Amino acid sequence: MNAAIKPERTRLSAEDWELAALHLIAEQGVGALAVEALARQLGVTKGSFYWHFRTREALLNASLERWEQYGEREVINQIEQIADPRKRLPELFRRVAHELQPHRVYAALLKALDHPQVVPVMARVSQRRMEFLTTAYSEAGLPSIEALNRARLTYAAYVGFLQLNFTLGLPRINHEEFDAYVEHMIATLIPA
Amino acid sequence: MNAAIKPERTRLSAEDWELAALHLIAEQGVGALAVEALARQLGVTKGSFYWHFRTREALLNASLERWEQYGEREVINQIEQIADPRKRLPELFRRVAHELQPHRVYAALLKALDHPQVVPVMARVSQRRMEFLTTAYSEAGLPSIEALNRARLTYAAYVGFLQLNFTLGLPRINHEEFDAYVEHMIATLIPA
DNA sequence: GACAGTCCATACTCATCCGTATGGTTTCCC
DNA sequence: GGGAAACCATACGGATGAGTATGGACTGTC
Repeated sequence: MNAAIKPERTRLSAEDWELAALHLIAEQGVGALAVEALARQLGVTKGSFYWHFRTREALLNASLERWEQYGEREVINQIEQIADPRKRLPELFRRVAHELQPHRVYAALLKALDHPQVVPVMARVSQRRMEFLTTAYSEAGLPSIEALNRARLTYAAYVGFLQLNFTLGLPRINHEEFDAYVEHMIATLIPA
Repeated sequence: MNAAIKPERTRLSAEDWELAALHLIAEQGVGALAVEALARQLGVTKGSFYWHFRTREALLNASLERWEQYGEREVINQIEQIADPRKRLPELFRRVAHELQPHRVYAALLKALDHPQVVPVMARVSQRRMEFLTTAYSEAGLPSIEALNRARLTYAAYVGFLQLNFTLGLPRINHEEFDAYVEHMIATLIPA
């Protein structure tokens, strides 16, 4: 009935399954990742799946690993190109704020932290980002302890914002109000 | 304190089930809330459960409602007793920071936001707390727009911290380091 | 154009868990 | 102390979803 997604008769690869899994996770959360449902969505049956993966758990792990490898890095790499350390943080804030789309998987994983498989992945990703933030604050002039604490505060604010606004739809913040909020964050968190 | 495992032969009430459910949620998350498992833990069988509740969903709703009704308020009420508005926020920060135990259910619900039943509850609770924070910042001297944004930032930082430290066990922060972090938050977020 | 390897469909089994049916046991109360 | 209500045990039905077995269909290659 709803096979309108893919009328193509292409055969599938493991990568196709992983990408579809990530897409489904971003849309409906980790809990919705079921092999028969995913197979329907791809226009095939379980027989295909169990050729590519040994188990459902294997698919989830592979998908998370793929996301961890390719899904990020970009922002960090771009920011590191900026010469003046004091301009990096505001730029980082604004860029992250306006490219919330890639953060949907992160948000979905955030609200699926009761699944034990995602915890180590999220721990690694968060740890890396925290370290990046810490050195950024250091280079912006904060003494090391201050830099670490400010990084903690900043990253917590980022995570919390995703939770409160993506999943919880608190009084849906609009565009210019959101921009004002970002500028408020910059003024409050980044040392002049 | 916490309701320990009970070998007592006392009969159960609906309240017993709700409290046990909340306890289990705090320990293992919403996903682990199964009626047979809970019955085993209480030393009875499903027959008992389905006398008190029509369905599993009903138990979850009742437990969440109980938590929403009785589980909070206290902190807010205590803080409102403080006469000087400028002393309320630091006191709130320190108190919340050192009473993280009651926040375990909140943290558990935070990482279970893919279950549709918890979303409205969390939305209501978060909304109330946000409003409390906003007026607190207002009374501390911030203009209204600033107060709202600062409240958003603060509450996001709170939520994010719970996620990063409770569930994700990022480099387990120790006591005096945590105190330093709290003071850093106070210095950064609360206007002098 | 046959053959081997790749990919998929069909048809099962098996475990889990919600919910029901029904009868038994405890407790309260007159 | 006996009946009614509250509480619980046991046994079942039914849905869901993971995983298996096996045969068929496609694709490249010699």
